[in-house]
Amino acid sequence: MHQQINSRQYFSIELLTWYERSKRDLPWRRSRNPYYIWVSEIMLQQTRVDTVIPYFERFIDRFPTIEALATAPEEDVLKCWEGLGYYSRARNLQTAAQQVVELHGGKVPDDTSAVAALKGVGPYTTGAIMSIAFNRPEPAVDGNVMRVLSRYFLIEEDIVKVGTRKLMEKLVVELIPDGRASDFNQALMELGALVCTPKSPSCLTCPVMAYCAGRIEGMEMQLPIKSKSKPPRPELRYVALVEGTGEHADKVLVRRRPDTGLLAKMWELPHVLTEQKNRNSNQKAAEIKANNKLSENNSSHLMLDALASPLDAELLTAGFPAKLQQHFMNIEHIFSHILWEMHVFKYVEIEQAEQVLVAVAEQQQTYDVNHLGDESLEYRWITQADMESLTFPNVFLKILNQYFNNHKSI
DNA sequence: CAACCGTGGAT
DNA sequence: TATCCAAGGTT
Repeated sequence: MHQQINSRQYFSIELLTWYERSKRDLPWRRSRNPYYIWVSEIMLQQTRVDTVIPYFERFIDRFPTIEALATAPEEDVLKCWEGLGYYSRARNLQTAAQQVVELHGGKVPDDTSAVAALKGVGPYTTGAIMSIAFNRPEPAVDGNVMRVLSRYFLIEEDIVKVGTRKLMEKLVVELIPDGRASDFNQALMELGALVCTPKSPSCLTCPVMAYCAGRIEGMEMQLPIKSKSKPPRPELRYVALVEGTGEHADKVLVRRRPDTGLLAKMWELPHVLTEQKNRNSNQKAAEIKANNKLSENNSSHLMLDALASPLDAELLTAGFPAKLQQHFMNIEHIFSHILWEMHVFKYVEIEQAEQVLVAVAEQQQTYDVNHLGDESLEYRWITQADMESLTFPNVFLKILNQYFNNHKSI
């Protein structure tokens, strides 16, 4: 009669009740097709729901089945992922689809070890697929879950540490009500996304506020404990927007990035990394000011050359001699760990290449060969229409669209 | 472990 | 403007 209310049972029951009432209508929740669940979970890695939705719809439309994805050209898959970021997810997903076709008859296996063995599927995604698609009582601990649990149970472990995630996984397994793994795991994440948010959580509308230890102790704003990450390192890069002439009229020179590393296999504008030691804000401001001034006055070719000459050398070395015309734009792009400060210069292709070949040798002596570009990269002249079949990272899309839509005729 | 791997929204 | 960080995984 006076049996003590179990804080854990209360949590699970109230959370499930709330979820039934409050869950969002999301495209991947309209079925239990394991393939749909899988695709959505890969896309949702480090990516917001609102961003994913249109990509998910397009992707399923374009690759309706695992078989279709497995047999599609890799470029098509990458193109479908254009703008979403973390592009290795797309290539891993297709590789995993091929795994599923070869090893599991084209169906996502209802087997934790087999799912965990798929490319691009880690501990979280394994649990998400097993629980959401197959209702197996596996933990799916992501950032939302760690935030919710760290607050409700007042866990002060650093959520960046792997051990903390494993601790939470054990806890989740104990919390999952019998036969309710799918809804419970989604409810946990849904609460983190809608109520128990990182900043200013909506505790007053939270279904489990009454026994939330973090809230009771007034610690909800301090939790979860998370060590800070390093700021991205700045890199100054000079970018060439080379306008074709003659048979390359109305075209721009692009190249494809190497098969591995940052933005692997994607297309880009030619560019070079420049040395920038001890660049303080004053130097930076002065340089930008100089560039802006030059863009208004094309007669100062000496200074333009001084600024962009490593880029001239890069183009020469690649076999595309071009004449610097004007400063085009500056743009800043932040990756997870790198900050690209890009100075874009417009060039015009020099048709009489023979006349310039002599200069190549001189240029190569002027600049350290090690700093010149990879000569094995594939270069191509493209029109704006060609962009539909090539995949560009967003930073270069912005520059190219600016050029083709606003400045091409200048 | 810690570094690498994109992008954009929110505050 | 600066910082965080979102349904993480791989090396």
